[in-house]
Amino acid sequence: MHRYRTHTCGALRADNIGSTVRLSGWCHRIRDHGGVLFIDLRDHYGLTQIVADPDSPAFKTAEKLRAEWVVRVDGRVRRRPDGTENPDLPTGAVEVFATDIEVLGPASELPMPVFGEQEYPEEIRLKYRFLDLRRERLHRNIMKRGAIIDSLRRRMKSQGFFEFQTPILTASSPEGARDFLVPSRLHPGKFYALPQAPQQFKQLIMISGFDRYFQIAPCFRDEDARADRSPGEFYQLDVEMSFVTQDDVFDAVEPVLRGVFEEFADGKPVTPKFPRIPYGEALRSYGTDKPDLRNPIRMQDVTAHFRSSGFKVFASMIASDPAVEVWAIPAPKGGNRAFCDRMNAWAQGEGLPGLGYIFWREGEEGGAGPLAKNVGIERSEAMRNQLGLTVGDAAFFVAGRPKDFIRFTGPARAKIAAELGLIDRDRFEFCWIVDFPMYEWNEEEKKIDFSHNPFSMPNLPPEEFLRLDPADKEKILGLKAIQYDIVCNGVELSSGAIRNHRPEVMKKAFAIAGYDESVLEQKFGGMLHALSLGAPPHGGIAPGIDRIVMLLCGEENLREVVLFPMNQRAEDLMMGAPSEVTPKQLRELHIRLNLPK
RNA sequence: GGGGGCGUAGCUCAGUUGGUCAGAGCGUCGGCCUGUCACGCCGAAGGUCGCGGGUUCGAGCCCCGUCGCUCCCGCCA
Repeated sequence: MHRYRTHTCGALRADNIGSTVRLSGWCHRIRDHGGVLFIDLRDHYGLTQIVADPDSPAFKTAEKLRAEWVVRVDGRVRRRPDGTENPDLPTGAVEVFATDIEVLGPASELPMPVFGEQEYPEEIRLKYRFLDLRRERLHRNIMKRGAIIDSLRRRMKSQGFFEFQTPILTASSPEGARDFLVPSRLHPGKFYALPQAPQQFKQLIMISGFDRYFQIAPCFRDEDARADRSPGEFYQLDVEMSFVTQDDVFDAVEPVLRGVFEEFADGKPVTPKFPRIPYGEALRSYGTDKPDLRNPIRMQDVTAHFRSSGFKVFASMIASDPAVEVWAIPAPKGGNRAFCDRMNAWAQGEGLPGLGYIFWREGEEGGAGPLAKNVGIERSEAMRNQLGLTVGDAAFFVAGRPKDFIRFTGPARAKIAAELGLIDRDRFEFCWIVDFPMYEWNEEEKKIDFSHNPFSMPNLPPEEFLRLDPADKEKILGLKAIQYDIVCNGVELSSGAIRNHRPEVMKKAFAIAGYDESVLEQKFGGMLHALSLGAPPHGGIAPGIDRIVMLLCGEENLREVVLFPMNQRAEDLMMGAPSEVTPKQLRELHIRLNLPK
């Protein structure tokens, strides 16, 4: 007989009745009835009920056991008495009558229980992560994460992608997030940086002629955490392809994501064909570049209805500034004053002067509310028709320059839909966001900046781009990049682009953003050189693994799908990282500390 | 760096207008219990109400400061 077990705790069935078995595991739950005692023995595979009574030589040991002790149990499998089977357990038809119990690993009093669903403070959960990981939910999430990554790999490989490893110790890169630095012992005063993403490496892999790259890539960024952004490190399904257009990237990646979501979504519907929404349209319809398409509300421009209307506040704003627009947020089923007033109060809490509204009730043509009276029946009806609303519905209105109120309309749309219960949570709604602007105006520094990735190809023929006048601000700010995002349920899952593989276009692109050619040479010299020695057109994308797993596990926080996460202040409470190091270590690295007071 | 929320027993929380308000459930420990699976019953231990200061005859409660956790903004090409 094996030293520790003949079966796992999830294995025994009615077929095993009568056989002598050996199990090892944790004492999940102990129910001591005095004369008879039950132990739910748990391992990775499941639970098996162990029974002991005074006839058993193991009884005395069994009485001493406590929660989470690790034990080896020998016994005979027997059918549970009629009426005591547990249909909730795969092993629920049988139990093991213990003849011998050996304590393999006793446990002192637990800082948090494994059994039960009791919520525990994050700090304790992180410090005793191994206990938390024994709990069913986290254990299941982590296993699901592994299965998802397996599935991603399988799907990528079946499309001819090949997995490459890229360096972890590399060079600090300008632009982007703050780097994690690693001091060099051999080169006093110099530092490696951990890669924020293998961006340049994957492009170099294409330039090296490998054609289809992917990697489950660790990425490191020293930025502050969010619920959906781990501090420090996270993983991407990093992808790059040669000789491709945007459509080719979409055709390669969309089936992978759709497939993995369909596989792990537990039957929840997944968008069959991801719609493509231009960045500008996303802002106008949803108030954000990562719209939650489970929310059916789409905003509309209703400026024309308010121009020269009886609602003087909006009419005079429109008259005084051609940039002023009025947007409507339709609120189906929101047609009552209590709801409208509540939303108005919420808006004021958000720092807006207020949220004008019209709502439509039975037998009240032209709608109700102060705004309706002022614009009049005809305009009110025209708006109701444009918005496709009916009796029982409402619409909210914001006026001003879109760039000033846009950061408010996204949350307003989300709030209204949430309050009205318009969001079907049990589905995965994907879309591509395309046509991102190449540049944006930096108001503080009065200059043109890259809007996103400086390596993206501008969506303009090279000859035309090279002829651009850097002073032609309007044209430059109107330029699109061949850059795209994937958004699912309002979560930005990935970002990608067709890369700028033409050195002269790259130089021009950086020049427009105010970077001297010498700066470009200094910062991206290696890359520029590689592009000038025969670079294929190429592009790619990098879906965030942690966020995919989070969505598929139905979790709201990345820490629920990462094995050993850091807390929000980027500390590992279990390992005690970051930690101080010895003076000797510092000396070898030529580092002297200069700590804040 | 900034803002919001939270902080009462090991855990989850209640605590009214500032006046028996030091409480419940779970857990732990002890006792009883031969069919439970959130076992049950009886009992016990366990709290500087995050910390410091202030107002008051009196503070868990009000005020100021501070620390911790969390969510958000900044940041995240």
